[in-house]
Amino acid sequence: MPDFIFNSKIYYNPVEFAMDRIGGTWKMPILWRLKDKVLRYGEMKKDIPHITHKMLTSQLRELEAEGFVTREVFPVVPPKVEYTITDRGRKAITIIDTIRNYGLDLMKEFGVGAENTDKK
Amino acid sequence: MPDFIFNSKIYYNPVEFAMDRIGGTWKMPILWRLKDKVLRYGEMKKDIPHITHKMLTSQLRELEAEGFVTREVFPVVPPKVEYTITDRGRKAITIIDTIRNYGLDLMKEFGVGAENTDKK
DNA sequence: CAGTATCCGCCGAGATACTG
DNA sequence: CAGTATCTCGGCGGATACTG
Repeated sequence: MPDFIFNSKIYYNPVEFAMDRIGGTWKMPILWRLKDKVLRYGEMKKDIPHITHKMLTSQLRELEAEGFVTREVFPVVPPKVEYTITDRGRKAITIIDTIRNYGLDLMKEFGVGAENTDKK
Repeated sequence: MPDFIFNSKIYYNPVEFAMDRIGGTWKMPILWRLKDKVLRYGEMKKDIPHITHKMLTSQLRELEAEGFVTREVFPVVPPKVEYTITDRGRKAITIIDTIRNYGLDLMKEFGVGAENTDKK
């Protein structure tokens, strides 16, 4: 079986590789927001509940470094920075949508809903 | 999408929920192995490279507890235990397949050696 | 407004030892 | 053969403070 190395990290299968690119707590929520619109940093910050300043910045940096989003800085005062999804990012949206729908199915099966705040 | 709680843990979106069920380093490789055959513990251990005894056991316990696999113990000496995928597990296979193919695409884009991959 | 820089707790995961 | 029980470590992600 095909172990392989990317950026000094060893992977055991393609799923791991994919999840290292678009997984984690915040990358999918971020890409999801950008799927049909350009957003400024502050707009995303307001739009994504619970995300911290540090995580939003670091995750955007990684997504940019790996070509899922582009970052454009406008030299104005106060600063303005816009983030746009790329073609590669758009391909990810397809997968995110699949996983998201699967998650919704599972939630139904497990009897959890958005209104259900009961611990179980 | 509002927050919700399951098993005393808070989730921010359906993707997180799905990934908590079938994510992590080992659950998908395990389910993948069971997709078209019943396997004994030792067979899986041999079949999944790098997995440790502890992780295989604990991940199988979780998958069983959440209905993705069933566990059958045969009261013989030496012990024999068989694991079988359930309908819920089979549904997960669909998603795993999607993510896996996406991972292969990404690997190509990033120029990662993709000669051989997971098994069948 | 957008972005760094620290400090730190938690949890997934590996190594190892022991059991029926 | 299959399964527990500890100990340990690294890294993700949160809290907070400071900057142009």
